[in-house]
Amino acid sequence: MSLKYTLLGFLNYGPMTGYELKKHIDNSTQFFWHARLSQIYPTLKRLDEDGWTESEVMPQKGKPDKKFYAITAKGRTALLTWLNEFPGEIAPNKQPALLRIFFAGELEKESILTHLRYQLSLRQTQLQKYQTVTAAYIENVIEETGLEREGALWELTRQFGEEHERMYITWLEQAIQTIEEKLN
Amino acid sequence: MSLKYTLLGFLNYGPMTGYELKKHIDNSTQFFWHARLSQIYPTLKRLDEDGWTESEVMPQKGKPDKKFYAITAKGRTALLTWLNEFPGEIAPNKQPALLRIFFAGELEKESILTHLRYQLSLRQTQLQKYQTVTAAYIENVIEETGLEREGALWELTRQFGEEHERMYITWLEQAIQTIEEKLN
DNA sequence: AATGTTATATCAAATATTATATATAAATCT
DNA sequence: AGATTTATATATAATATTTGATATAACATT
Repeated sequence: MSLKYTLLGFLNYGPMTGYELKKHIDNSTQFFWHARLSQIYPTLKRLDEDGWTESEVMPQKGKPDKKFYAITAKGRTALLTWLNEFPGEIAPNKQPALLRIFFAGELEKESILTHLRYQLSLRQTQLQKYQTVTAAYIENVIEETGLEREGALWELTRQFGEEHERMYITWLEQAIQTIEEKLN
Repeated sequence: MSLKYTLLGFLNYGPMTGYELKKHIDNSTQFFWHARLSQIYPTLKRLDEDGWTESEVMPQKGKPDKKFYAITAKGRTALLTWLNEFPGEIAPNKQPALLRIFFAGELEKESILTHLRYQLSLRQTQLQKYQTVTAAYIENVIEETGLEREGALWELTRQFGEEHERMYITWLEQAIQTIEEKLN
């Protein structure tokens, strides 16, 4: 599974705690790879066991101690190996929203339309987010870290998100029209 | 989870075995909801336990007995309830291919390009499939079953697949160009 | 003053998913 | 004739993921 590599990927930029990793995920890879803290912490433990990371505890007062994870040479090799793999097939992908539409024959026309219009609003919100929050975040991190090369790639994935939402919106609009006109 | 509802959705068209359900999934919902037989069989068992289906064994010679599952009134209600739900948020979605690109900064330019070109070929193949095999399959089922209304919805999800691949291809082409021109 | 949020991590339980092995015989391909 | 695929289902183990509870104190908000 790829959570290990997601974490390694971030740790490759520098040592971090699980909590910080969660923040990074939420700000960037979230839309193509997300995870809860309750999954991140055990996975970090396994990274340590594999020798892909080494961790160091920093005592704190008032809060639980921080635990910084740092990538090892072995970890960097593992990351590289993964990056170089060619997945033989398109990864399957689950979209409950499409599933509902697929089986929506049991619903009345107006009900289907209400659902589609609601989906449309969700997607419009998401598009905005990619264009504002996500775009600003990436620019910011590039400025702060100077990772221009990496930043170009982050920006490409953000653009994917944007194009994905545009496509989704167009499709929903057409679907709404089709159903209004052709469904009984 | 939605596998229960996927199975219910198909069983709502008529009684079927797990094996047949798998075929239907592979031919239609696969790209937004897939499952292995090893997941389908236990899930069917749970549908029975929930009283959402009832099953009947049909003895066979030479092959394992068939077990037909039929949706119950209770099951139909559960399906309807699910269809009427409004998911408060966009379902998160995992795309290892984008994850690799996000972290590809460690690779050399040519290596990144090779990966993107490979992705492009996978997506082109997939687009073709939606346009030929999937389109033909849907038409066929509509003809055989006369489910015109349902068919219109199936066709919409197929079109989603098509548009999705088009978008993906365009994005990959642009990404390749950007990297060729701007990445060191 | 009371409540909520942020920061930080652990653990247990429940659910979902994948991988793999087993069984049998007809039908189809080489 | 021999090998593979198709049809059909079960079972076990291993992984992955989600949910929810627990702990503590600073800081922010109402």
